[in-house]
Order: sequence, then C-alpha cells, then structure tokens
Amino acid sequence: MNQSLNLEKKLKKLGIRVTSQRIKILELMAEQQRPLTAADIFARLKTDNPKLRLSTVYRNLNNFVAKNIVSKIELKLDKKESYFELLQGEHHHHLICLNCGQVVPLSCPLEDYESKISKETNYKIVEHRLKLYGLCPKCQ
Amino acid sequence: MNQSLNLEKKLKKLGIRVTSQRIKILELMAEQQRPLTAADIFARLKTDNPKLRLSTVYRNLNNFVAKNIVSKIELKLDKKESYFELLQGEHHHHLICLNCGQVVPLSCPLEDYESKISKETNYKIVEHRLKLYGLCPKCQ
DNA sequence: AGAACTTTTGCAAATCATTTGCAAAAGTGT
DNA sequence: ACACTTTTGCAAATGATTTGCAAAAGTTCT
Repeated sequence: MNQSLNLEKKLKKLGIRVTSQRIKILELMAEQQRPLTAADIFARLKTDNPKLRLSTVYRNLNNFVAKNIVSKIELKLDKKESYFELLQGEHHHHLICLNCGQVVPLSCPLEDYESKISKETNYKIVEHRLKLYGLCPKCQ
Repeated sequence: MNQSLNLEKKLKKLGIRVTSQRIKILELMAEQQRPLTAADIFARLKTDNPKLRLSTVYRNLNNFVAKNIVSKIELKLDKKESYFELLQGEHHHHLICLNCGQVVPLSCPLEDYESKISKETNYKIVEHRLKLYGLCPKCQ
C-alpha cells in the first residue's frame, strides 16, 4: 500500500506539516536504507523537482533529527559532511569501508561498559557513538 | 630540563623541520594535556606572536597528524570543529560532558568486539572511534 | 470550498571551519 | 656564509551548513 500515506500519518502524529518535499525525503531514506548526506538526497530529488533547494533539505533533515525520527552521524574519518539515517530498528553502530565507503550496521556492545564507566566517573551517561573503519572483503 | 630541547629532538628524528611555531604548538599541547582545537591553540599563541596565523596552526597540526605524533578527533556532538591531542600514552577514548565540555579519557573495551566483528563481516578492521556523552558530576 | 492564519519554501547571501596559492622569511647541510 | 628546501604570513578560496525574507503552500475553521 501507499507508503506516502503512512509517512503522512507519521508526520501528522508528530505535529510536522506534510509537504511534498518532506515526503520525498523520507521516502528516499526509507528506500535507500543507508546513511545519506543532504547532498545525496538533494541530488536525487532535484531531478524530479528542479526548484528544490539544498537548504530545504537541510532544514527538513534538522527538523526530523529534532523530532527524533532521523539520526545525524559523522561517518567518514576525513570528510566532515553529516550523514542522515531513518531512526528505525534498534540502536546500532557502523562499520565503514575506508576504500569504497560501504556501511555495515553493527550491534552495540557497550551496555556493560557504559555502566562500568558511569560508576567509575560518576557521569550520567546519555549517549555514545562508535564507528569501526576497515576494508571490506572486496577492497582488501 | 628544557622541554623544547626534547621537542626539537623529537621533530628532528621525524624529519620535521624545527620552527618556533611548531615548538610552541607542541609545548602547549603537552602542557594542556587535553584535546584542543586549532582555534584554541591559535588564540593562546597569538598573544606572544601576533604574526602567527590560523593557517599555520592548521598546517602544522595536519603535519603532526600525518607523522603520527598527534591525533585528530571530532569531540562534540553538534559542532564540527576538530580537536587535536598529542599521541602519548595508550590508545583511549573520550567521555565528554554535554554541558561543560570536560573530557575524560577512557580505556578501550573493544578488542574482543573487533575480532568478533571482523570474523562476522570479513572486514579487515583498521581502526575505531568511540565517544561517550553525558553529564559530569558537577553538571548533573 | 474559501478566508484567515501559520509554517515552509525558494532564493540569495552569510557563516564557520579549514585549505590553498604565492612571495618573503626561516631552517638545514656544507 | 651560501645555496637549497621548506615553512610562514597573508589574502583569498573552498565546502558544508545556516539564515533572512518575501512568496507559496499547508492547516483550521466555517
């Protein structure tokens, strides 16, 4: 059934106005199932909608992040561009191929470590980020 | 004894030319013992040397990173500025207070996890990055 | 469906961190 | 001190992201 209808409902429930730009961005992210940059999304959507602006993509992505339906991560070691990923499924991390950029989702190994560190430091731990870098089978 | 003499030797050994800018940058990092931004270093050193440029700081930090005597990390969740840290002591990670920015070094819990992931994915794992975010005792 | 109201978008320009080109200055080996 | 190579100061460029503002689109109420 119609995916954009589901997305509409999702946005309405969150009190986010339904615009075609927003639907298209979320559709693309759902379809790709991998972290995308604002530029990736823009490049893909501007062919269908030449009036679309990169700033609109950024504004909406930031909005989604604030509303907790998208997460923003820095994936590459050297480049400083942000990647965005639909928040769905469980909390996970990423393994990134240094050569081809392929991204593999990883389960989180840090529950015990976090509570250990919390006890040792008396910090209240709110979140964490973990990335592994390497070479995928093809690139080795 | 004279620390800048040690630093001179260190640079010479690595085939890096000894300049006063380089010595000052490394001295400051050694003295501060916490990750600093290029802007931090520049702000601190420009009072003694008003001709110093931020680009010089960046160029030297990048050089040190390439020569493996400094590591470059992204510390803050939102801000995109890089932090630089003298490579000394053992491999570690960071716990950062979301409120005051205090940084605590953490031991690395990932040896077993890395080999497990390597087996599962057939990736050759080269490195990893882990950061924890939370509130320090004072900021809770 | 239309009016009134609020939010988002397109567009251009600004911002922030970082890099680069180039001539002058400084470091190095002899 | 000399000839050679690298680094620096300086200005301008770059890349990612954000912002101001008027026009356009979405929402609510009737």
